[in-house]
Amino acid sequence: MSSILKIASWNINSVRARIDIVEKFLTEESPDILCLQETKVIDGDFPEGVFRRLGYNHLVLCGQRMHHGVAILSRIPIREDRRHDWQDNGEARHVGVQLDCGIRLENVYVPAGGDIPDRELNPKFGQKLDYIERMTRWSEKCDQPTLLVGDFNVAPLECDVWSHKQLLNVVSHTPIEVESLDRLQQSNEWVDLGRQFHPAPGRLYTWWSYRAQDWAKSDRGRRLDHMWATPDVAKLAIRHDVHEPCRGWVRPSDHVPLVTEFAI
Amino acid sequence: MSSILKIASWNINSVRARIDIVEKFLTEESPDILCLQETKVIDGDFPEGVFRRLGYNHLVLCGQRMHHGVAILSRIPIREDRRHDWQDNGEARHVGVQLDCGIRLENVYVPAGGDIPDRELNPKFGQKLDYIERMTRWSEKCDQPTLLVGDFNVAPLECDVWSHKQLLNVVSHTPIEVESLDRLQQSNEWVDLGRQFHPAPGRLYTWWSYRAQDWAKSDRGRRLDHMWATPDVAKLAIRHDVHEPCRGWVRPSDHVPLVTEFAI
DNA sequence: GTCCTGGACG
DNA sequence: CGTCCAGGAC
Repeated sequence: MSSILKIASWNINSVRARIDIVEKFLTEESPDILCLQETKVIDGDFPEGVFRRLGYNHLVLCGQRMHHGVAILSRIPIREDRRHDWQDNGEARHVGVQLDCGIRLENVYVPAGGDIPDRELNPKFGQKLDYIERMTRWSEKCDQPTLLVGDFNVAPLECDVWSHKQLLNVVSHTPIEVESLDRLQQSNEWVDLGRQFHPAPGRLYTWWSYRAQDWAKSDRGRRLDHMWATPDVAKLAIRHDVHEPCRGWVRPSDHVPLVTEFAI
Repeated sequence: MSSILKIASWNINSVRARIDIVEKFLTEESPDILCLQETKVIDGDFPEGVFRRLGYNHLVLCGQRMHHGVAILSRIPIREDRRHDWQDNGEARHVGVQLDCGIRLENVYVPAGGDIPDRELNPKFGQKLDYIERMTRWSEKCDQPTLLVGDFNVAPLECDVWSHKQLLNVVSHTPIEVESLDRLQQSNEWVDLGRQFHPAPGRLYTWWSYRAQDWAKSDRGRRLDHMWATPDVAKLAIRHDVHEPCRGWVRPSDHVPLVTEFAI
């Protein structure tokens, strides 16, 4: 006999500003585990009550003031594994936990990388590339069944953006970033669950800028958020969805949630 | 045959932040004219549409960036009379209009006066006193039926504050401010409508600090807002109320509206 | 407490 | 467009 494990990931762009739609999402979708990125809150101010009331009694918080911040909220037991600081600058961008079923869950928020895709002109771009390279060194040594989720801030495929041509020199879709992310993916045979369930060249976006007049009409989206699984874990996946309607909710995040179900 | 003229005054602490409760108040109370203080918006950004939709098609705006700002919104014709700048520093603190019934309506926002009740240590305190003295020079020459409303930032009577003793040295209730306001009142036989309809020593407050845990429970209020009428106009007043429940509305102003009805 | 602004970041 | 903060005012 097997059971279903449902895991969601969402760059929430401030968990406090978004608390109502997080509650709506959890109520409607009821994942066993929710991974958040960009919580933008120190652990002491995290709105724990809302999550506990909905049954998410296992909280692993990794926040900081102002920017970044990740968290894993779970209805099932999770054991904190570790927090990687791949930039070694104290930024709260990763937390990993161990599930009782033997799967490791890694939640990451890759740096956005600034506006200019040039290491010299824009140090943040170099830091982003360095971050992915250091993740790759870590990934090479991963030897357990693992699900790696989060905001990778890279849209690797042509069909991951609204216009491959117009975004070739825009941070998140430049060849140098895509190559870096490809090396990360190959370093541990990571299976891209998004494209396993919604194959290229199909349109698949997880982010739409706030700056668009009408995000749905112009549909200038990018697939910046991902769920990657080691092959053993990928085999268990039975469903994977991008919850696009969340982008149209009141006071939305610019990212939408990803959800995968596993038969374990 | 006579008709009723209903005039309201409210320090709104940002008309944009408070637009929902202003609409609620106008819908419930339906005054003919609403005088606002602390609109905190330049005229170009004033939310005119909401007022026009509710029938307030006569707008006299006197706003500035950031602070202060007054406005008169009316369902009946108003002719702008003048804007006094009693500090001569460009701050938007007064606007006066003429009504067809012969009454002049003067809407004023007296400076708060800073924290320390000392002309030397705190220049703002001196500016507040100077402001009231200059109003007094103006008031002495007023020779028309007039209603003077607004946030005077002074609670003159002992029963206008939650503790006369504890506020004797607190700006808004110091003897020097009260004496200055008394001189203003005596300069044109102004009738204090608040106390005409709700006589001392009865409790009457129009403002409760945001800083209180529970404004209603501690009830540390002050009567900072007033409606004063020349005797001819005061005789027409048939009702005057302080709308205390507005302080408990969602995202409230720290002041509540005053409403007077006149039989004209 | 709650507002405004202006800057950083996305 | 929208988050967070700091600083000033009340």
